[in-house]
Amino acid sequence: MPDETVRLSVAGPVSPLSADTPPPSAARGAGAPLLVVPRGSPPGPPVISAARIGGSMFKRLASPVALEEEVLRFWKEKQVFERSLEQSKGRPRWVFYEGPPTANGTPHNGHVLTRVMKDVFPRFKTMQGFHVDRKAGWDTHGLPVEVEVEKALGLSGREEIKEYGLEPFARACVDSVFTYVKEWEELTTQIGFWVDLDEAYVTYHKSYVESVWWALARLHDKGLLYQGHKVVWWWPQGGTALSAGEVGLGYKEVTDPAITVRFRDVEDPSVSYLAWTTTPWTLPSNVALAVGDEVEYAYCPDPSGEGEVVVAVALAASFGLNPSRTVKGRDLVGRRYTPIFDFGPAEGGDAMVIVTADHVTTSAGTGIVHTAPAFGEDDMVVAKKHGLGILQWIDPAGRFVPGTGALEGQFCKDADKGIIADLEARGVLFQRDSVRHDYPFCWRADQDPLIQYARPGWFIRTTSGVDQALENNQAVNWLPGHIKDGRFGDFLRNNVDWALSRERFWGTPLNIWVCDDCDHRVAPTSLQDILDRDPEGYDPDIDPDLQVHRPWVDKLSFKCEKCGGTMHRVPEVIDCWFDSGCMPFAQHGFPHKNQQRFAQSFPADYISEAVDQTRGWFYSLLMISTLLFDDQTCEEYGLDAVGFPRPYKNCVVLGHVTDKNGKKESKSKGNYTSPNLVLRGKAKVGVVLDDGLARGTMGMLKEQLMSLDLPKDTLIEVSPVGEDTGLSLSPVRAKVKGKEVVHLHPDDAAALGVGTGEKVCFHMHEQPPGADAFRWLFCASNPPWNNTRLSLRAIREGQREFLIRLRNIHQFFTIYADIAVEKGYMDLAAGAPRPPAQRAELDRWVLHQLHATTREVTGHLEGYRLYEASRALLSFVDDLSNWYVRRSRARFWSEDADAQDALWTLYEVLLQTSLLIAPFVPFTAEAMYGSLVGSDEVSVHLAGWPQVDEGLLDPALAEEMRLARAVASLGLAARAQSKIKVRQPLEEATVVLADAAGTAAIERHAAMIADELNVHRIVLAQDASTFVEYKLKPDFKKLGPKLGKDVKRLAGLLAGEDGAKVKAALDAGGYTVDLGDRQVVVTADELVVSVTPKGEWQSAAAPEAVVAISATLTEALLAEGLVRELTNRVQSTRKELDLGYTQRISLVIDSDDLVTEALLHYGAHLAHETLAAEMRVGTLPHEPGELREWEVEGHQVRAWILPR
RNA sequence: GGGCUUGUAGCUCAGUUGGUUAGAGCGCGCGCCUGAUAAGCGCGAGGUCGGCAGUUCAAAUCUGCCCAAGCCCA
Repeated sequence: MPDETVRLSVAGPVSPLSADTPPPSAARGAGAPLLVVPRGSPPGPPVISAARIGGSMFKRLASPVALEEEVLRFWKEKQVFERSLEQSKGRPRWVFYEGPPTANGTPHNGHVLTRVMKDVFPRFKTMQGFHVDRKAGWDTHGLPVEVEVEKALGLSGREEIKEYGLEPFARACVDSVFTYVKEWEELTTQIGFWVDLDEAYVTYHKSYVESVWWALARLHDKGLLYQGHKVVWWWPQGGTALSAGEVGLGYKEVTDPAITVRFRDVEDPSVSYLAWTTTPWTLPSNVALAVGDEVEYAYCPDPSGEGEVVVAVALAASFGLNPSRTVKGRDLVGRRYTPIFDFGPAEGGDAMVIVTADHVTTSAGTGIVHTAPAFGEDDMVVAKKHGLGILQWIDPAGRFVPGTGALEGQFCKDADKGIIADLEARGVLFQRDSVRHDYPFCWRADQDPLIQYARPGWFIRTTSGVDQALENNQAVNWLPGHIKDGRFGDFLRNNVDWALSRERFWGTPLNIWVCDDCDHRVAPTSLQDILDRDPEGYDPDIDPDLQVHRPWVDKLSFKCEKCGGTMHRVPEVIDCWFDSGCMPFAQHGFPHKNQQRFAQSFPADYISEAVDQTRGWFYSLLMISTLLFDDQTCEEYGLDAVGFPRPYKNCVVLGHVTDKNGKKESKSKGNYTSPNLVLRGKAKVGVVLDDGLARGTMGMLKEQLMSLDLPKDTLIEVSPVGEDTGLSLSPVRAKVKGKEVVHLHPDDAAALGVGTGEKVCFHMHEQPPGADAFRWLFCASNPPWNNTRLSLRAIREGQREFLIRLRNIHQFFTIYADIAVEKGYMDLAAGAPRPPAQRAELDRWVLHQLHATTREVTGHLEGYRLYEASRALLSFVDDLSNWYVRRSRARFWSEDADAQDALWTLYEVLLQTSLLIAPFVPFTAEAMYGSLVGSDEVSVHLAGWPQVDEGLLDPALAEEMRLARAVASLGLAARAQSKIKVRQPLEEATVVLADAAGTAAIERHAAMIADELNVHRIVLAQDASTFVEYKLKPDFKKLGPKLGKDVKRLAGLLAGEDGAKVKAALDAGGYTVDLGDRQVVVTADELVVSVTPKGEWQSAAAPEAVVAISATLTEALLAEGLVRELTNRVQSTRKELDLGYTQRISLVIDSDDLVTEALLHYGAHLAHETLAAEMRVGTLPHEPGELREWEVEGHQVRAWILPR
């Protein structure tokens, strides 16, 4: 690294590690960090550089966008992220895994949430002194990629892809996976997510694929891979399976036949079991009938006149049947029936038998379910469970295969009619009906129905690892906790074997090679492993990343080690969830390389994704690591046994981001707030010409307009993409169709040089909230596992109450600190003149709050409770602004020791606050920290996490202050009642406390309360009964268990008693109550005393106190109030004239006798407040100066002001 | 249809192992303050704690049933 001047001295210990973390030995070793910054913060002298930024000592904070751009530039130029990693080398690791997103779609607000969650905790842990690697990753395989490419190339279905050529297709997939990578990287940067994009792992890269191959080979060698059948939604015409998402796109309402047929019992042919189906073409492939174990079935006389039929009792009536006797479903199990079609025996197991199944219901049909495992997922589950065979008389093209008699060659759906006629002719048909229901069709060819169809495929025997997976799950710290035994635990308990293979092209090839001759199988773990077998067809010129994909890998073949035959790879690729589940080791290429890096980063301390990953990434990670990294494997690979949990210890499960009404965001509905709008106030939208619009307007959906949250009559600047200027248009409602589209008048569009289908950029005139405000919404608006309602309005609200308030406090500080530094009574290099113990109570109070908050925030972050941590910060900023700064304002004006204390206290508090907020709002924190430390060479993110200074905690003081604030609040309520404005001083406020224990506290803070209430005196009532009545209630928590239901009687008795009398008795030792059957003595601590005001006082009451205000206005008070009014006028004038904060003035006031008299008494106050170095009452001078004329409380006042 | 989760003020959330005026912030209304000023502050109104039943001296809190919403799965 280049040598740079170290301009800072060091304060405090360099290592910030908390007590429970062993301090790293190498913290100060070779390669000491270039940016040496203070660890922790006050107490201890802050670190000041000789140079200051800009004209003033303390740099002001820029507007959000400017500030964030500045900070981003700073991070980049000074390589702050890289240095944070460099600086922490050798320290204990805290491991984070990035769940790979796919970059072939644009990032949306949900991704902002996950990126924020993935950033806050790594930053926190880094500040705590851990080394936190943050390797990015991209998910690049799978059907969505293929679908995008098919769309782009205008292809449809497997055959067209093959015709197009697998090689160019695969290359097109590679090109497609990073379509939006620029948008992703921009968003990642702008939101402040620190992640190493340069070192990102990519799931299609050779090294990654080979790790996945290794994992599969291990599973294969353990005997956990097997071939079986999986039922998929199949598109016969296209010859391909469709994903759930695609199936969901193609549902249509159609009418299908619904028939009920007879299955005759083998032993007693007079008995028929009735089954119902809407897919008659599956009947030839029937292998079983399923009944419910506990369901009651009825034998009923067959209306045809012969024998009996069996249906569920609950459904007999719907067929007009009268039960003659009933049995339980389990009594029918094992009965055999005659097949209604007999084209051949079932393969691989039993058939034509009654079994039980969980999915049987009596809500429709007959309660006896026709089971054809080849054509139904539930059916397949039942078949596997009961060892049934399979009949599949339909080929992949959807036609009946040879050997099916008259049906041969017919398309399955077309065969229904003939089948029904045949069944009717043979007396098998019991009832014929039709049903109107939703049925899926291919979304690309909407005349083509989909069918459920069993395809041969490869499975992982996860069911054999379920017990370990469950145990593993128990060791994971899930947030929220219910995921463990709820959603995730349930999913594990209902585990079925993982259907691993996909009959597709762009995915990790399944690395199982089969001998053509002897069926010998091997699973090579790398390309080299294959090459070592001396394969044919290897082309060394192919890019290695492509070489490990179809079709190149399929060109390879090698000799069987057993029989000398030729071995080929099986044709399938694997489920891309398996890819991402391998990321803990595959991201490092383990075990082929980086064994050490893997060992150091397994398992992860922390991962976080949205709840939809429960069955996705969370599952694939946990299951793969459960199966793979048992003690034996660890030993074999020289790893320490990791045990459970693996591969993650803490998992924060996030909710979804919705619009402001809790509805899913949808670009076509318009209720979508683009991240760019929040971050930069810009958004790209498509254009549709609309001559129905007025010129100068822009048509948008109502939802779009609302999501912009514009003030009335706001214009939006619209420009061609990439330019900053264009037209100012007025947004109006229009019927807009399409995603992120607006309507423009053709003339306006022409002026912008765009046509339909092209894009424009619009710019908000208002300042956009920016990244920190965006982040803060996700931190502070609700716990992250609840859905977050996103809107510009919500973001701005959060920004106001936290970021803007904080910025104002900082701004306030800089005003006075600059003056103090300039005048030389604040010397940052010298440190605070007095330690906190010698400062005012208010200072000690705010320092207590600071350190109590530090403790709270630290604890919550360590427990991954982001929301609670954020609320603690919010509440502290409120205390700081609303009480400390407000109550201290006057102090900052002076130059005495107390003023210095105030400045120093605020400085120390702000400095530590900038550290505390750094993980949450890294930009604001950085700017504030830089401003306070006074250097553009330091980063808050390289500083240590603040320690709690136990010596500054003072819970007793905090409690006193709480009471004082409560009393002040009551006083203000009383004043409000009196309708006398606060600027008018009053004589006194009388305080009555319910509990005398607070007396000392109020006495100590009387001056502050008096000032807050603008009264001359606080009086603690001696004879309280003049003002209040005491009320007594049982302390239910204490007396409830003691008295049982008599507490209610006691409460009643106490309510009727004279409170003062009871109180006297209590003070004397105990109060005796007569409960009728017994007498009970209750003591003071078993009763709760409250006070209520008596009479017509201007007072306000809470249970713990009553405050009364004396509303009598004497002449003296009125005179004082008059001068306060004048002060107010003069100050406004100063501001109008834009006078400097320390600018002295000369002031002459001319008015009537009363005002003159008031000024004689209270003029000094006016002069002091307004910095009037010279003040006179009388005729105004004729010299040039500012002349003002006011009416003040009915008095005419003329004033002359001259800055000096 | 099944599973999980959530229902407390207009909104977002607190609510201690069950304890008697159910809290906070925002928003709203009224007012204040004015050298933090495209800021700041106070007061106030606003609640059948989703519904019903039960346990208990006492239920927002525990139990059961029901209703609604969200997510996942079918």
